[in-house]
Amino acid sequence: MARTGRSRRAAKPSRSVTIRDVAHRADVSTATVSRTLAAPHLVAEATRSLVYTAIRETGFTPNATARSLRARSTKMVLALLNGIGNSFYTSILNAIEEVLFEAGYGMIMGDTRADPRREAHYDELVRAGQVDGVLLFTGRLPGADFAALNATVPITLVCNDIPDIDSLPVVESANRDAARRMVEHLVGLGHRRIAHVTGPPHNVEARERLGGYRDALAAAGLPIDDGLIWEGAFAVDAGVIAARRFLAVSPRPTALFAASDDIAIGLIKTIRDTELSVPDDVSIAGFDDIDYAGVIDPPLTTMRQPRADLGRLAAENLLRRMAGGAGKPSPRRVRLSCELIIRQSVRAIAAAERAPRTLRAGAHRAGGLDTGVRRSRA
Amino acid sequence: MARTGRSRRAAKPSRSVTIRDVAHRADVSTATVSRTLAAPHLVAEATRSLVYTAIRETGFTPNATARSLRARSTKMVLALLNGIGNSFYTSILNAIEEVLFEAGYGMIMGDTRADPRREAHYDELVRAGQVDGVLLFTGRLPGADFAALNATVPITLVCNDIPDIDSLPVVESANRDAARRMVEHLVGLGHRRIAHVTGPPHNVEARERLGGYRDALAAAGLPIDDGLIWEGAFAVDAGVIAARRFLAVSPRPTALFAASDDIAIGLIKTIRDTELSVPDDVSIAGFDDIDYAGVIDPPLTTMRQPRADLGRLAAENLLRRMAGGAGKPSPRRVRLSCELIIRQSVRAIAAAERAPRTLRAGAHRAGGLDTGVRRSRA
DNA sequence: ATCGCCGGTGTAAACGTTTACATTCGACCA
DNA sequence: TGGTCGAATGTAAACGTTTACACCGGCGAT
Repeated sequence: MARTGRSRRAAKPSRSVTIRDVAHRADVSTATVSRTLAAPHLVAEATRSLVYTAIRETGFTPNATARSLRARSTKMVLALLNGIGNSFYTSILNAIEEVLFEAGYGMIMGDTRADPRREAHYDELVRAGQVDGVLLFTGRLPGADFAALNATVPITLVCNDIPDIDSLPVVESANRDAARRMVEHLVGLGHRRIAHVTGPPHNVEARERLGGYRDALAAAGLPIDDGLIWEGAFAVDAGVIAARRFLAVSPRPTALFAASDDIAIGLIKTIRDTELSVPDDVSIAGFDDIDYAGVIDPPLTTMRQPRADLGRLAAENLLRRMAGGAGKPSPRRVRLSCELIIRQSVRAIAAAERAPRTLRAGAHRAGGLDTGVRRSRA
Repeated sequence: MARTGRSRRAAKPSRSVTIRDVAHRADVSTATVSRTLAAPHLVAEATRSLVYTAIRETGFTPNATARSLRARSTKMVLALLNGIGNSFYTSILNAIEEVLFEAGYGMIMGDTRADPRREAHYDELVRAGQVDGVLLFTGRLPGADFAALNATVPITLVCNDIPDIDSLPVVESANRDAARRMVEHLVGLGHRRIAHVTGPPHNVEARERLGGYRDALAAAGLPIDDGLIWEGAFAVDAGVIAARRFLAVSPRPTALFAASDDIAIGLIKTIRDTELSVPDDVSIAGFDDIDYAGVIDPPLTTMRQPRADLGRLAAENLLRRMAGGAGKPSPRRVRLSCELIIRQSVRAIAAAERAPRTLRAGAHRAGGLDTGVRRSRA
């Protein structure tokens, strides 16, 4: 049923109801209405209820734009990502949203897609005062003088770092340490020839992971073969490309350490399209522990980043700085440690010589119930 | 290096540079500056370059809030979801962002999480004029008088429908038809006892899929057993719960049709934790074709929703209506058909009697190269 | 020479709030 | 009884744009 007989083409639906309409109806001044909303204790009981009725009757909602203009604050923060679809982000964003929402802030999500036009667009959006703060995941925001921007609007870096900028707070995983531990794990299982598929070459986090890989090899007294360090990116495609390289090289590594789960997925998928088996012929380790890491075939052994914590801490850091530096000063750099998640994509080399196969498999399955899959209420 | 000697506690960093500063510097009026930006052809060549220099020298960026207030338009649209992390959304959102960006609109993403407080929050955000349009994925926005809201700000429904509201445009998949075809596919492979795990009971799309399931069974002359219709939700957990039910029932269905890929993943994971095999002991079909559908074990046979198209059409629809009804009127309801993606989670029943195993498997693998995995550039 | 027109510019009024300051009025105290 | 204070309210000036309108020359047409 078309309940309103309104004419088509909605001829500028009159004018929206303003604070003046309410004031008029309640027979008070606009100041009183405003105060009733913002500081009720300053308004007499009787007047207050008069105003409330007028508000209800007119269906008034304060205009956010006008309010922002006058208050010089939009109560919005920008979360700037590279690839909304990247499943690594999701639980971080959830945690962030949670914290921001409780603090009365909204969140604008922007996706730069590594596209200069978009980067410029969001840069302008920030300069135009459309947000009170920025959470930056992208590792760069060209065209922006960060120092200048950060003087106007607080910026916090999440899970990425920007070289040559030392004035911005960072919340991230202990990438180097985590990568080292993963490679140590592989070495501990008897692997000696371990390749590494890196993230994007200029990404600081990716470089840290590469550093950890080197650390572990060095510590184990193994040679570091540059021919086994394959440049990639945080995407499934990069894994596909690296897999071709793996298939071509000889002798083949017995284990592949991927700088992200998406890379690992690309590796597994492509290698399995041949007659080779994962993990029987080659072990593959990921990084991140994305939601689907536990349900792919085989379930992925990986480093779990504490994503919820990363998000929460980043949001809290930003909130504190938007509030104006009161309270305890935030640390410049927060580094959280990761957790090794053992599933089935990694296997001990020469298993028969080291331990009974079944026993070992049983041990690996210990964490089996934890599928790593996103939980959500019905 | 702390390059600015600015005192700590950033004492309200002076005042931001306004159009007046620029006007003063270029020795023209604010109107001229504004015109230079918005309609350069109205300004004399010489004046124009004067203004440009002044803008460059001052580093002026027009304040978006003031602009919005005056122009009565924020150039922003709200995408309201239920669960940012839901991987079904990603490519839809990408397509939407693409279209909106080209049209000069920004996107605010809101996640209601089926939480009334959040729903109310976003409702208020819309009423407060913070956005020029809304793309609604959530199926409901309580506390809002949709008709009234839609009179102020255009709303377009994406991949969901709201009962009893007939005034809002909808862009969705042909759910009923797609579900019917999937079940026909199962029937065609010899399955006679097919269970269905539904989405949330009040979700219109989920109900349509249930309808398609019934249609197919009826058309095939098979009985519809309400004991094989299991209420679920669009989440992995729902699959886990349904799997327990599957394991308890007797005789067991030979095929399970899940209303979403996430459900199917929960089913597979749980069933495989027993001694049963998918697809040897039971076939499992999904719906959506999310990014990871091709890499889970086994790769999921599913109905691919044309997600990019859905997003694009929804955004275009909204854009058209925000522009003010000029041009061709939009259809009230767009329904796109889905594509059956055959992978390996579904197998013909009594395969030995119907065709040589290897041949059949080969046929299934035809689409194998298409992993359905998100591609992205490095 | 007068008129009209047009390109180029300035003046000032919006847009819808919040809030500093002024005002009013009664109560309380000296 | 005059003065002071505080509670309750109103007045009006911001916030930083855009834009309707007015204005001013100069130039072509009459």
